[in-house]
Amino acid sequence: MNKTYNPKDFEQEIYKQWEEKGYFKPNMDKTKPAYCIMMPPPNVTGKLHMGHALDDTIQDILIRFKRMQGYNTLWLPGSDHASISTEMKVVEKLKKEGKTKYELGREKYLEEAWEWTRIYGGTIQEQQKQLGCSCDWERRRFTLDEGLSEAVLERFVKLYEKGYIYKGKRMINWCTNCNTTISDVEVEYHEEESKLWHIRYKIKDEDTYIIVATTRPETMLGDTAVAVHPDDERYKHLVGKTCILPIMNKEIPIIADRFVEKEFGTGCVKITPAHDMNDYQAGLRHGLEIVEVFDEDFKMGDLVEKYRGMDLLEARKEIVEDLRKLDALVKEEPYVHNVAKCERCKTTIEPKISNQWFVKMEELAKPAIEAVKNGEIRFVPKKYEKTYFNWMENIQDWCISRQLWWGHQIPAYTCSECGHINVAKSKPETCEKCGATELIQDEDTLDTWFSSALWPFSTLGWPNQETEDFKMFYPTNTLVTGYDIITFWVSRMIVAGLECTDKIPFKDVLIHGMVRDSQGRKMSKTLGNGIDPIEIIDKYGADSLRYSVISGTTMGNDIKYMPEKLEQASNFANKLWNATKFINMNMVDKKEILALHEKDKKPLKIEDKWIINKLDKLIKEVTINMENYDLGIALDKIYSFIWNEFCDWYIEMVKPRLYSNNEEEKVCACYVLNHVFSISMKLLHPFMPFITTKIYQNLVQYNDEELMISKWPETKEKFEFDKEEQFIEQLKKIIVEIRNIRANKNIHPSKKAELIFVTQKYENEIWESKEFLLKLGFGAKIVVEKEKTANLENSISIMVNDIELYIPLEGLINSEEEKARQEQEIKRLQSEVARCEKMLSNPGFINKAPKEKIEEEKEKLKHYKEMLEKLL
RNA sequence: GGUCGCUUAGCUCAGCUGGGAGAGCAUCUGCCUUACAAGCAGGGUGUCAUAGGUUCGAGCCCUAUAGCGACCACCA
Repeated sequence: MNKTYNPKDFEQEIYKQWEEKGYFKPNMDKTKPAYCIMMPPPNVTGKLHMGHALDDTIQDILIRFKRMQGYNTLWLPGSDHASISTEMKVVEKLKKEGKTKYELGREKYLEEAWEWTRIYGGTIQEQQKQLGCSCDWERRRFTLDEGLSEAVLERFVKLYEKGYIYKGKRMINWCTNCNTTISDVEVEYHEEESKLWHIRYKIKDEDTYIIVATTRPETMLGDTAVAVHPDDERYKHLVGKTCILPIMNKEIPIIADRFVEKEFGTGCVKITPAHDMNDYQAGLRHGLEIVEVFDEDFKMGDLVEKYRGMDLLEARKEIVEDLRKLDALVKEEPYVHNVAKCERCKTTIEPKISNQWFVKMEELAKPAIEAVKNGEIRFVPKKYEKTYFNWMENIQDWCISRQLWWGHQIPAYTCSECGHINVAKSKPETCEKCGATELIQDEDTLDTWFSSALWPFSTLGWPNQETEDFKMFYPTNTLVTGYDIITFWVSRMIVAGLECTDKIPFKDVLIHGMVRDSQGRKMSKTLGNGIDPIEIIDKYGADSLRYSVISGTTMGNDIKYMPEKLEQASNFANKLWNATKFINMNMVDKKEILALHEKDKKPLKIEDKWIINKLDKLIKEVTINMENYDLGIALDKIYSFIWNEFCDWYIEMVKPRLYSNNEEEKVCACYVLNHVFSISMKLLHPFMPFITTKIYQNLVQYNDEELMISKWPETKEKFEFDKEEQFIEQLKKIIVEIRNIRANKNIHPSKKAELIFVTQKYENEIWESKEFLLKLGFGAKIVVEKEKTANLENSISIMVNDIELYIPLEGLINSEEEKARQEQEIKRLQSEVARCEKMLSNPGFINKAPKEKIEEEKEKLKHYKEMLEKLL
């Protein structure tokens, strides 16, 4: 081991060893329970960001924990073809070369796209390796690979046959930049400042007007009605009449519909069924004509010659001007409203009526809702079930066709003769309806999420349900992902899992929050506030990065990322490093450790028993915490055990033994140091796999096992050394008190004093603790008395439960100060006694509180009273 | 508009099913004590957002209010 901690010296090397030894692969031992996590597939061209670092760290912790517990563990990695974002990048690249995808043609284009993914697709895997991810790379899958594509076809055809997939003309979201439909979840809304224009429509054959308010005057050319609320007294008399659409000079009806808000604007809405979701619905209800204002490219269509080919915003200006000229514009007021934007490229989304493929969701959602309701699938934390239900119970049909080429092409073949749509896994020879042979496959591809929805089982061989992997690992155990993706992905996997396999895809859904910058903002490229995990690994090491995203965090809550945490993490790593150095410096011959290990009766001293007892309790607590996914809590407990108990106390306590000539005591101290620290490394390993491995290799192991595949420490139900633990805890308090007093009085460490204990109970224990008491208590000599003697009157007194300590420090203490200190202590004890007595004299407490609690308080009262008595 | 969450030390956050307020960082004091100055020892700091309620007992449960945030829906 090098003198100083430098993660770069060993992290990569250790990862290579693990991989070469095949530790990432499941053991496929049928006698062991299986535990499987499917890694959420990152975009194939993606780079590791802090969100991945968090997500992957959590999964790696769980997998390593379960692996050590003896499970047959599989963590399966992979990547997603990410249709829209990859296509955008490839198109962009072609553009730079002066080409378009249409010029290239589908086949050539796809070659380009594959080439692109080959070049950029490996980055994230390499980065995940740097992070320490112990996933089985040999089982790595890609959503566009052969097996997964087969799964997609299988599912599409099945759903079609069952009637859950249909093609139809619906109003969908159209991104004018990506040139494709997108699903509802891919739309996000941004506030934008705009205007609300009030336009006057003349009532036919009357000299009155009706005024509508709109944010999109350019769509008015396609108005086919004006709607008011049926209960709106202001307009009741107009319902059924006809008004004249300005510019178009077209007669349109005035209708009544409940969707109109009386309070908004003028209470009258223009209805443009072709360009607005609500208007479309209203149009359907009232059988209105649909008039499209825009052409295919979202320029003005040919309704009015003057505007034809105009850009929409340009046309808006013109039309407003023309309305003004016609005296039809009543007013324009500033207005802030939400505008639909494409999640990928932030372009404004246009609602458009289009012939697309949809999945009918309502029926399919029912068993998926039930699986969570009945507890088969559990969300952690539970609050996210609400997000899930909220979404699932209001689910809309899912538009799955995309006007893209990169993806799974829809297996639908239209007959050129009769127009019948044949849906089949491969191109049929003939049309199933008319027998014609000329069939043309649908140009569109499927939404990326259609294939990711199958991820938990398509990766295991489905639709073949007889593969060894499928039988062993499905249903998987834990899905780890962020809350932002519950609707996109989690819900669709549950639906698909139940539909395709009749089983839930996973048992637990572990939801974590988003990693934000130190000011709480989302990390984004445009803000430039992103933190690159790879830079962190370069500077601090992967262990520190992992520590920093887990320590002090709670599942489901956002993490404001504080780079300061990395300092804490690497300080901790450094502490571990130095503790190892210390142990090794003092280590006896390995044979002696092994020999002692074999012995049933070990010559453990009281402080050994104390630390072993604490360790056993730690093992139990940490195991429970990890099983409950309380990773932050588990890590912080391990941290404080190692630093505050093991390093600060135990190492200091055993130093006298290590430096003594008593060989037996020295060997025993080394044994316990080695034992406790080795087990601490086991507990810490899932969180900080590299440094723990490095350290473990430098400690004495009984069977030369490798930490990563070693056994998780056994949890005990009963703790052997509770009494010893309790005693040492008291001594620790006494020592702290001694330090405290000496610090206050500025007594130099070299000035030693006699330590006179007065106790009837703990004489043996104090003698057993003699060596470290002298060292840590700045003692010159230890004396144990059964009764307090008169000559102790002028000493400093310290009292902790039933141990009294007197330190004669003549000349160094000011008797008045000491008196004041004692009086303060008396006051404190009196108020404690009063508190206990008040509690115990409360009949409500005595009658209703649990017995243990009452006993506890009685015990405390007894102690305080005794101490108080002695002081007085 | 609907849903959910957050508000605890100067900062970032823990606090399990109600039973004496915690960590890290920062700050102050004293220490180069042969693992570690990236360290050791000691200290200070809180009306647990506000107001009610339930309870023997509330940071934790209930109700309302305020501020902040997220998600869903979208109203022209």
